[in-house]
Amino acid sequence: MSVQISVLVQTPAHSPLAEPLTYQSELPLAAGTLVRVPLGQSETLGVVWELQLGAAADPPPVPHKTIKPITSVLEGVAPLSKAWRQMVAFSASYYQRSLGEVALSALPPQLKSLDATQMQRRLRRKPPAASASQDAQAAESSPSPWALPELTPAQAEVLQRMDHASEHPGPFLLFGATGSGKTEVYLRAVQKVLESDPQAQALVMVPEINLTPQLEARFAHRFAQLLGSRFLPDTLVSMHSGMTGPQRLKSWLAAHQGQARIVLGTRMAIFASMPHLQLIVVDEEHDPSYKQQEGARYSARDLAVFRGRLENAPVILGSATPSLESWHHSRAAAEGGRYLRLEMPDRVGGHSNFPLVRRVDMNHQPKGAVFSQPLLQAIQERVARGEQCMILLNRRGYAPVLQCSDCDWKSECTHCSAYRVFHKIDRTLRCHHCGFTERVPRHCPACGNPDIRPLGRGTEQLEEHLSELLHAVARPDGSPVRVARIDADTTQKKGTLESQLASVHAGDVDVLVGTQMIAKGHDFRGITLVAALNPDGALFSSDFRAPERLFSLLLQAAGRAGRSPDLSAQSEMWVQTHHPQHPLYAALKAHNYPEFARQQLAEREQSALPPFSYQALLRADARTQEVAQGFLSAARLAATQLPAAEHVSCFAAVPLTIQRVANVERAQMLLESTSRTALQHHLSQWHSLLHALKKDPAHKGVIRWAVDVDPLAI
DNA sequence: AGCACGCCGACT
DNA sequence: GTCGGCGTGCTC
Repeated sequence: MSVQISVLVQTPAHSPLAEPLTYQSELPLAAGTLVRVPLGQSETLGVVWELQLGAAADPPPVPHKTIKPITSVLEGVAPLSKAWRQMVAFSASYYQRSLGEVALSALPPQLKSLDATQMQRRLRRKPPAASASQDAQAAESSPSPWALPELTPAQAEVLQRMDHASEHPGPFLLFGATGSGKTEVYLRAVQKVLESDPQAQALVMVPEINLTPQLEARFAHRFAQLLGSRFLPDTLVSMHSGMTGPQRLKSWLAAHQGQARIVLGTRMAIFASMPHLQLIVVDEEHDPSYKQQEGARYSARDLAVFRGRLENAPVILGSATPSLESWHHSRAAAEGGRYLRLEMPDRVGGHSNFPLVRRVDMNHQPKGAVFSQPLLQAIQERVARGEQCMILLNRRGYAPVLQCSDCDWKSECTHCSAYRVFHKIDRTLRCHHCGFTERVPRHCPACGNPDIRPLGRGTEQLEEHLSELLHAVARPDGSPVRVARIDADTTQKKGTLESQLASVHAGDVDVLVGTQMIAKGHDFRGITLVAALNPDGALFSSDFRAPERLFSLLLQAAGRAGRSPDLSAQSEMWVQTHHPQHPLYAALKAHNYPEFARQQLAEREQSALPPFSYQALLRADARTQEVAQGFLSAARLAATQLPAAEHVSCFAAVPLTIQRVANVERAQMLLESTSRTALQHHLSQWHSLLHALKKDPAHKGVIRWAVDVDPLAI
């Protein structure tokens, strides 16, 4: 006597197999059980799913052919919890993807490739012995008295308010200035949860892989001290895409089986199976990296809020420049706010003096100047005093485009609607969108003119230029100035970022040039001057979130300066601009995020933009732009038939900013509604229509389409 | 998505 | 004569 069970397998969003598949099993299996099942010619991992209740409750969906039996059950791995399954179900439905795709991509890839016996072998491995932890040994063998760092009054108050928030268990928005000690608050909150329950688990998320090692070190250090011999190698685990398959499986199992008390990771960690989850921390919650940009385009921050509510676990969202969505949600409860805003305005150590923000009016500088005179002079003075400077320019390479001086040839990419960037270091032209790389031609490919020139400048040129400008300047010990550059080009090899950062810390570098990747999270003690050379672009961008990102970047960058107490008084943030009176810079100068947020939210409300409305994008990739837009227009027409159509506005299809990438034409269409529910209903009903449209011979050239719910860039 | 089957060019 | 290109089609 066998029973029929529903099983999720990895199926892409648009496969006709969007629903759970039916298999037979000798024994009934609990929902959440991991199984191996035959699928087509091969075998794959599946997750047992509950039979849908409600409408079609009676028989399971009748498959057309014979129902195959499952191959095996992954013995020894407990079924995934109901809360986990609910989160997967919510994600799939909210972000318009199949259950199978979401569930299976939320599991470590290695789990799919191990068969039952391999799994058994892995599980039989001895759990690590109690003495295996070096940190714990160190803590025990040297019982030197240590004390937790003393909390600032602001930290103490924040923690106390979280404790007494049983009447407001909703998410907390920890609005803390850079250097105000948010990490210490996270550490204490985690500590409290772990101490209150010997099984409790906490999830701590950071936006980027780069930021995990330092946070991991800090958590390991603290909890090795606190837990002593109870701190095992599996007590603290990481989860991010930079880990190898076996590492990820190991971390996942530790979390799933409950040995891991703290899980630290990037956005993917939101799907970690944690049976005793009792706290979620989302650090730098405003960071766009929390939004997945392919597959199921989920926001790990938004899912964290959902998961916290589901599992009754408090959620802490921390940032010095919160997303305007979170800021809006944390308005007073009387005005409809659902998050509790907790503020830590001052830097640790009592010195609340933030770097002085200086705006240089570039209208009064020679046209086309890279460095204004006063900025250059300030850099020279600091270097001569032995202090460090950091220069931000968000363009890598030597020059963004090469141009022929005779004809109008420019270094366009043949596969994309973009220019290829000149990299002087290896004399190549590289497309930053599709990767197409060629040697720089000796002559203009169009007219043969040997005089082709770089136009504009990137970090590579800046590094070169600055070395020349500072040539005559000596450091206090008489040695020459050292300029270094950190960007995606210099950090390609694993570990190079760390070693480059280390040389900055060691004081081997006087002036650091780089893209925004140096503005995040790194604590450079000796830097007293940070400069943004040309940030104006974001002020008048067509992307309504550009100012938000700029403000965040500049404030974070400013936070890099003056971290060392003895240098903080003279630290400065320079902004070269043609619009010195712009309110964004005024708010920056005043270090006044709330004022900036007020301005922005007023504008957003005026234009009915998020968070005052909800958006989704329909994207289409095709061989030609006409086909892509044709598909979208047909989709738009089809949508007008839907019942929720009157509550959802649908804009015309437009090409993406970079219209063509790797010979694929891209277009998109924006949907907007003041009701999230209406938009959701609309999207889910639209889905099957889109499916049918794609099959229509009229839209033959369409390569793929995808829905992006709550898109970050439009 | 995998992984088949299925028809046309350069190799042992 | 095979190996193999990726163009449609199916998977409980």
